[in-house]
Amino acid sequence: MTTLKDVAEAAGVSAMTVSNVINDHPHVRPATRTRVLAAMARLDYRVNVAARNLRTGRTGVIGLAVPEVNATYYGLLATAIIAAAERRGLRVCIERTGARTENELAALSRSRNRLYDGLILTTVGLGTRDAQRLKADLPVVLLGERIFGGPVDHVAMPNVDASRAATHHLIERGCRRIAFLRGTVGDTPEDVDVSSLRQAGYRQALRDAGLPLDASLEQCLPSFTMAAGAELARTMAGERLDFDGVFCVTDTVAMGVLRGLADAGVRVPQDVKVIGFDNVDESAYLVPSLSTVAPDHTMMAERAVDFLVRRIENEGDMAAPEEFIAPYTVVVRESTEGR
Amino acid sequence: MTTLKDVAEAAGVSAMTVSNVINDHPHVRPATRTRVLAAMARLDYRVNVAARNLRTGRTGVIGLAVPEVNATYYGLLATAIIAAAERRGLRVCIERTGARTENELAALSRSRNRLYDGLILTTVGLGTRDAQRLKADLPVVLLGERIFGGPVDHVAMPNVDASRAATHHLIERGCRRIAFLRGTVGDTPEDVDVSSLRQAGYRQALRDAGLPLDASLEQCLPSFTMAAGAELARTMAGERLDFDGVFCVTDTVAMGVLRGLADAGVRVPQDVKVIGFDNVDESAYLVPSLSTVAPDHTMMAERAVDFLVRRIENEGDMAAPEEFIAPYTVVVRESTEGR
DNA sequence: ATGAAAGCGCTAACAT
DNA sequence: ATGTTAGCGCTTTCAT
Repeated sequence: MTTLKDVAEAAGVSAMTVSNVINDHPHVRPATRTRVLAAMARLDYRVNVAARNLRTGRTGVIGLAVPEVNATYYGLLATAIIAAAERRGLRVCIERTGARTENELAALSRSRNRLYDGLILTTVGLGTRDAQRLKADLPVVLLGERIFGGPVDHVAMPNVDASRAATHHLIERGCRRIAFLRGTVGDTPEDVDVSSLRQAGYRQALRDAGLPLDASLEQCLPSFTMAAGAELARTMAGERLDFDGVFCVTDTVAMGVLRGLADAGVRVPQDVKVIGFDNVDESAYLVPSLSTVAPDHTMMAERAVDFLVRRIENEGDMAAPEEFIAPYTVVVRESTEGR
Repeated sequence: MTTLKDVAEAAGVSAMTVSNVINDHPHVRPATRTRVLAAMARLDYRVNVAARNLRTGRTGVIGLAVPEVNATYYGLLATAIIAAAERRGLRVCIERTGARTENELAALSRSRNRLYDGLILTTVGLGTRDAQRLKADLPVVLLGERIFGGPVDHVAMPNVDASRAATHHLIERGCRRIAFLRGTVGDTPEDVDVSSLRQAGYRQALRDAGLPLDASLEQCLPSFTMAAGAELARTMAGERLDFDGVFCVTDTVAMGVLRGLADAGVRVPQDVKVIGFDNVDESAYLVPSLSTVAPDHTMMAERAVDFLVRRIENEGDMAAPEEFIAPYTVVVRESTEGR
């Protein structure tokens, strides 16, 4: 393995000069620089990031901890974050937490091992009561809906507004008995999550339209998976629950619902209209294609990386944590066609 | 930041003893161990991986470089690899290459920066002519179909056999004019890739059944995306190409094809039967659900990690590179129903 | 413009 | 069973 010292010897200079060349310091004579660069190329030299990090405390790598790596939504998000980080000269390492609180905390503390300059944490397990534990000694940006007003910068979706818009869209298209498929909703107001926030938007839209809230239309999923969506849709149809629209907490769930309704012989959009949330790539290609709410993922990623870079670069500066809520659009496709 | 030295002082022992406790060395008196562990907990100590790595050359982290992180197939694979690595006490960092040759090489050389103990590289850009460049000075396992007989351990899919089986399945179900949708196929025999290998299987099956090869039935995709699949399917239907079955190079392409055929008013499976390759999670939930070939991803992941761990642990040992081809099954669903 | 010295936090090798 | 010494590869500081 070639070290900086080897290069220095080969180029007939000191290690310091090589270091200065590598880090683009001024005050290196062009001739010297050329000689050093040649030696580096000849010896196929690569900096040892561990050694550099030991001195500088920087690795040029940020971590991205997500619940799942085979969930299409997180793939979408990760791609946007990688692109945003790349523009700022940073690498991204993705790690999986399995949506478990302990792993989310582990991701935090392991990142402190200084393999990362900062961490973007997508949390689904941690809640408001864990907010203080986010105060790690490395920069952290929170991506998600579980903790608001926490001690770190935070990027979130426009859950309530977008859900109201999605539900409103179904109402506009003539739906009167709209089901909402969601995860469990906590009892206390501090327990925020995608389900409770999107439920609030759903209820607002119904209220705004003068439609009654019907508890039987709010159905609970064991997980945000296609399997759970399909199963629940089949059950709802089998029990002859009267509904003409479905707002699903995520597109993945909606994909399952489309399948489940097909199994039950329910036609979409003629009998029941369906709308999801996320606008994952697949949604446009389903048959019928899936209407959905599209948060601006690119902007979310940009802001998350911006927040992180700012904290990384101004280490001491304890500016108050910021919050960013992304804009959204309603994407109308076949699953809510007709009226 | 708490260092090992701080812990040593707090516990009234030397740094070495703390190190021995951390690394579970024998010859530490239980009482001492307890005292050290208490000090570690009290001071909230974390090892500095960079420093440890600088000494030992190990990080406990392996890299996984994939073309895309929002491709459902790689998500599936990554999940399996993370699970396999976890069982062996290793962390996994996922990086995106964007399917570009230069980035795949960059992933290799960056990993040499010693952030990783080894790298699992899923290559689609590198070819046989680049095989020698894989001989990095860190352990590498190749996952993919582009290079066979290269200088490193290699895990691949049963492309030819599985494709023959998929095509055979369509024939069994009564198809006689079976289209094959694939990427570009190289001119020289060294240019292997998923398209050329799966094409070989497709042709074998037709030959075995005594069906003619028809060049017009082998169609080329600009990329392995839903968009490309949908577009091509619409074109084929629009040009009144006569076909009653489609074998798609991946499930993702097949998803697009299902959509494109629906756009063209072609019914699946009544008018045309469709089969894919990969068995991604979505395939079971499409309408119609997608028949496909399912390589054993779990086994692929296990072997890839096994290969890598073996190389990491026996650094000097230059055993000949091994190759592992995963087994597969044909999963029959609605898209090839009836006859 | 270049170099020498020191040390980041840790552990292998060798004492004791 | 525990401690001492030395050094991994790099950069910060200060000198020349």
